[in-house]
Amino acid sequence: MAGTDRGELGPRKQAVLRAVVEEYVRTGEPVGSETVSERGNLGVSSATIRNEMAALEELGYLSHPHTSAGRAPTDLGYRRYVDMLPPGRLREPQRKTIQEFFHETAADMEEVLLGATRLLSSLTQYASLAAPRPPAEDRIARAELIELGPSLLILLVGEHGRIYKALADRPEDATGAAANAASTRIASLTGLSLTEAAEHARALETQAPPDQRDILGLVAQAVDDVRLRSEEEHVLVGGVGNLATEVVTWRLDTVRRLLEAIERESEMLTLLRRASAADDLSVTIGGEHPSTGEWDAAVVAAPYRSGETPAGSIGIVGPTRMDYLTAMTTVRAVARRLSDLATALDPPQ
Amino acid sequence: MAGTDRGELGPRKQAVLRAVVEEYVRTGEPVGSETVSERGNLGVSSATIRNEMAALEELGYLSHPHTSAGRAPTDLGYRRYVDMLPPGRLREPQRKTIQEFFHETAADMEEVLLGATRLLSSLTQYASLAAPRPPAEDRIARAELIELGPSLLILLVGEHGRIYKALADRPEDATGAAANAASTRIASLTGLSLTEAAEHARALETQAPPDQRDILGLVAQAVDDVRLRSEEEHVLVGGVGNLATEVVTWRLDTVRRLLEAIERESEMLTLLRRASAADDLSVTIGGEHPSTGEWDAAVVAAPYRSGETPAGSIGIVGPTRMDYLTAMTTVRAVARRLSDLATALDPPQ
DNA sequence: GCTAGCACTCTCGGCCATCGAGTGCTAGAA
DNA sequence: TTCTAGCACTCGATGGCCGAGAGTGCTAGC
Repeated sequence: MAGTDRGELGPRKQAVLRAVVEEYVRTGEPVGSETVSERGNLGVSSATIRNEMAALEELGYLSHPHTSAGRAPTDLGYRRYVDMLPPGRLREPQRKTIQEFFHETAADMEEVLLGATRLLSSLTQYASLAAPRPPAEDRIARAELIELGPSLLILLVGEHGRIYKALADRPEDATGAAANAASTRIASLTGLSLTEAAEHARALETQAPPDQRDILGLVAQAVDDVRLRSEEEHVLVGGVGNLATEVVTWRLDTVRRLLEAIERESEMLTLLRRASAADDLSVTIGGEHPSTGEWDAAVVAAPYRSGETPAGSIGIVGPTRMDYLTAMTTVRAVARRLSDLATALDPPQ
Repeated sequence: MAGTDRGELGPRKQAVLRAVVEEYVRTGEPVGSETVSERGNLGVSSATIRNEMAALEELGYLSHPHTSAGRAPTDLGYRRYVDMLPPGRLREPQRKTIQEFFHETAADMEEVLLGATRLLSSLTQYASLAAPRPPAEDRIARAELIELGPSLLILLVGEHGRIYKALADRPEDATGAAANAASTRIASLTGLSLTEAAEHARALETQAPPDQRDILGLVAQAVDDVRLRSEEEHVLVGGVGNLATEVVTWRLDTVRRLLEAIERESEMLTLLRRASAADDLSVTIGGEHPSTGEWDAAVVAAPYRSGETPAGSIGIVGPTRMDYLTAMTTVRAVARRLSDLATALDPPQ
């Protein structure tokens, strides 16, 4: 008699939990047994539902603001709900919007990614985030040293067209000739990953003739800076306005903390990267992670791949009271299209 | 007996207006005549203040939520207040923070600018915006065509190290040789402004031998895209979290619209560019501009210059109920330091 | 021209009664 | 057993009422 669920929940309890979550998400008001028995299409009376709801509360899936109120899902309840959710189908208009977006899209992945966050946020009405490929894995396709007036520009081009740059003051003794020679030397960074390049640049510095040592030291420093900096930065964001809507029942203070975290980027990166570990979708709900707990937020993220190798991730942030089905379906669809694109764009091996 | 003001306000009316604004900004509560006579250091009784306040209301500088409440400044009142404000002095700790920031700062202006927005927002507790030099005025220091797998990267480097790039699919017939030749040709874009470069690239296309025409067409297209795109984009933002604080009495909906406008960037750019027209500071308060009116917001912005030529602008957005004195002083100080830096960084003419 | 005094207005907070949604429990039906 | 009908009970929300207090505008007098 174990039923078809995973875990220990009977099928009717599942149905009740599902009804409560969906109704609560729709209205934002605690849900009563009457409502569930009416809308839930279970053939039982409200009294029976009451018993089930009491049991679900006991199990930690529902909570009670006060005696005479209905029930709302807990974070654990949402989790349970999400885990038992069958994969949804995208609605036609949304499918179309996504298709159109990817149809007219350009060749620059980073640009596409930014557009994709806006697409996602307008489709879901939540804020959207994306993390491009981790720069540490990027290979250098071109390395140059450019003289700009009193400065030197160290310019690295990743194999997918991403640019890494650093400006530095030109050392006193960096004559045109030395700069030229150094420029030739750093061409040897081509083909290396950023991490390898940082090492190699240090090696170049120590092996260089004295008149180029200063300048190559600068380069080494710059490559290292670039590597560190771009490791932390670069979360693309869209639709943050959606964090401040009536639908969201957040306190002003919560919105503030969330906006600040988005600006800091690193926390968001952590949450997005969880998706890369996951096969498909990763859903983080409220207290399941310190960050989301602090914001009463949920993050739905998915990785996208180039061929088989993970290339980045994209997702949304919204309140724990979120339309998970739509969110998951939409994020999944967009991530899938991004994978297609990334695969097509990648140099054939 | 005209007094020392500009316009028609008597000196005591000025003092009353000033006291009301400052008290209202401090507390957020409508200010009563009693309070003004106590804190305003005018040697007159509250009854006299009442008369003055009634007159100021008549003139449109103050407003009355209801009979038994005190008074709050109108947008016009703030404007008046700002116009009669003597230039303030920066407090020592803030002066120091600014100095430290500019002391340890790097050579990359764009990076500095982003840092400066964070600095400004943490000093003022409002959100901060900056617009770098308009790309139309940037001159190309280097133009390159780089082959990346199946794509072509068109890369332009501005004279101050700013990067403009566009990725395109490589045309079928773009052989390595043709690409190389084209690459040599586009080197002739060096020294031109983006606008001129767009024209010149078109000219190159028509004059090119047939085997390079496709590829140069792409380049022309790319340069044009880059010019248009970077014209609109690129407002740097810091401290948006400050838009959602208790201090700000905005409705959620207002915060939303403001965040959306920040994401769109163009409106913000318009507001920031007003500063470039102004000599020193530009203050836009509420209804004075459609955008700020819609958000109940005020924008305080200042241009910064390289030598004598305007290079960009920086400023803050906050509620109309803003500490204008501190805001103006701080923005002015940061803009001045930016000017120094931009001037020092610029290639000597 | 300023001020003291005063009547008047209007919001805000507290209090209370009422209402109603929703519960938990029990007894009886299937 | 398992479900349901019925019912007493709880507790927040709503709305009316009242008094307190802040602030005004006006007037008469210095």
